[in-house]
Amino acid sequence: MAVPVQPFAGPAEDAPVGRALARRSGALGEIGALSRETLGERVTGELRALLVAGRLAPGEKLSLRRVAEALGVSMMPVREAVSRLAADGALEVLPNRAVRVPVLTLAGFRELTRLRLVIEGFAAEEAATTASAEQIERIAGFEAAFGRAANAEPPDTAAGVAANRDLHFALYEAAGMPSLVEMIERLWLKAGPILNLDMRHEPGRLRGGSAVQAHAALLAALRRRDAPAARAALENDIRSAAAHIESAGGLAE
Amino acid sequence: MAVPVQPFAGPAEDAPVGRALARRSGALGEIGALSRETLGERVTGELRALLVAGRLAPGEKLSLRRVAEALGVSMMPVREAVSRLAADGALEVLPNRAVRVPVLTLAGFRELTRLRLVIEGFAAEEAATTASAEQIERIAGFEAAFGRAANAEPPDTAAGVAANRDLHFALYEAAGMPSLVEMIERLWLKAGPILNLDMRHEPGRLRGGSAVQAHAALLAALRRRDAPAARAALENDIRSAAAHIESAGGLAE
DNA sequence: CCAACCTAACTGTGATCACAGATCACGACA
DNA sequence: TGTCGTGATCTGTGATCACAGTTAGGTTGG
Repeated sequence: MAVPVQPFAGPAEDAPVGRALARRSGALGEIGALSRETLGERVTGELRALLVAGRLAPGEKLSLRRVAEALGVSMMPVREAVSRLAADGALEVLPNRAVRVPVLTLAGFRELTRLRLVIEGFAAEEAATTASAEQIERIAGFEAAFGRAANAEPPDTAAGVAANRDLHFALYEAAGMPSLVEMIERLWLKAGPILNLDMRHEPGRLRGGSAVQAHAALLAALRRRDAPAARAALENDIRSAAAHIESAGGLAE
Repeated sequence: MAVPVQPFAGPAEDAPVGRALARRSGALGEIGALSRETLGERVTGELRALLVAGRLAPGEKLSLRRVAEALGVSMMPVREAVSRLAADGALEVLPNRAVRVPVLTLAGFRELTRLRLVIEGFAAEEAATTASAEQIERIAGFEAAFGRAANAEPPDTAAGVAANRDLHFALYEAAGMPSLVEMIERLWLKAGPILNLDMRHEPGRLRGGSAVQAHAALLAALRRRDAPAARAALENDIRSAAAHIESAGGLAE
């Protein structure tokens, strides 16, 4: 199975720890709330990150005990994490009760793509009309980062994946609809493995080219507050990425 | 807390047990696969049913031990069920780590309604173009059942809720997109508590009236294969229900 | 009479153990 | 040589226990 995970690599505190608690007397105002993250939640986050980054290949089987050992925790938190991820389709429990990363069929991938067009397209429209100037600049920052990663020699795929994700979700969050962002996250979690597994193998040049173009059009539309154009640009981005994945093969059935 | 649940009331076998295994020699062709449902899955289904039926009020706190005792199982399967339901927002774990049914704010309800319009509207369009004649007749059957429940004296709210759910999901399944149905189920799970809690208190006449009308228009559109009309009818249904909920109050903040 | 404390019951979380089912490899029989 | 039975090993599932944190209720001190 080979889970390439250190026991909680990276800073465990991703939550805003130093959140200001308004005025307090003495030094009490300076201490932040302790991190009250459950072990199960940390394991969930760890597995989720591995999934969207494409580090876990579709069809790969997971063993609760192995994951638990790799992460240095008991089996219990892993069970909870797997339950959650299986609940929203990021993992899959076979009738044999074995746990694995779902393999996407061609039909399933196309369905997912259509849903992404509908939902993320709606989010783009919404964001175009409601985004603040700061939010648009934030998106522009990620677009620049993506361009740098794509045009580097050789292309920096890891940075590109990260910038692409940040850009898209900055856009979706600008729509101001938390449940919508949640839904899109679920879609990405399902599509993540093939999407980024592919980008990892590929130089990413092709995708980079059309993606850079689509991102530029998206940003221009946002600045013009042009909702239909924003939707069209995002749809182009999704469609070109999907076409590339399909042509690259790697989908079952 | 008062969980009004019998230990697994109703038939546990909702899965197609007698699925034919094609030709087999002797009597082996007649035996079906045994039901291999996990306790955790059964508890999940039980809680899910309580939620969509509005039997668990928003804000109500759940205790793992109490639920476990009420269902006659250990705490373990309940933990798994709550993990899953909390993962897709059907339940909520407070920072105190207490578990409760989420209370929907007015803003949250409106966001949910907008998402329903986008997603279920898309499903209706899709179903209008791809539904088979049998599927349309199936929907018609539920529409008739809904009409009977709504026009009965007094209105049979329980049957109405069930027929309404069956009708909608028969429509969504006719679109032939499993992930789409899954997404809509999640939306209903979130909106279910207020939606049906309200219908339980209310005679349901008002809602019944406009709903019957919308359902009839929907069915006519399906028979004409008129996708935009189907979408419009469904949107009317959702909008009128939402307006009724909002006017009835019961939403936080 | 009100506030503060303090205890007791209860909460979810995590670990550990027990168990049935699945999987795979090896070996025996046809 | 091919196939079936058999064993060990590993799987997820469920139960039980231990523990820290919260909450509610009663009591004490002001």
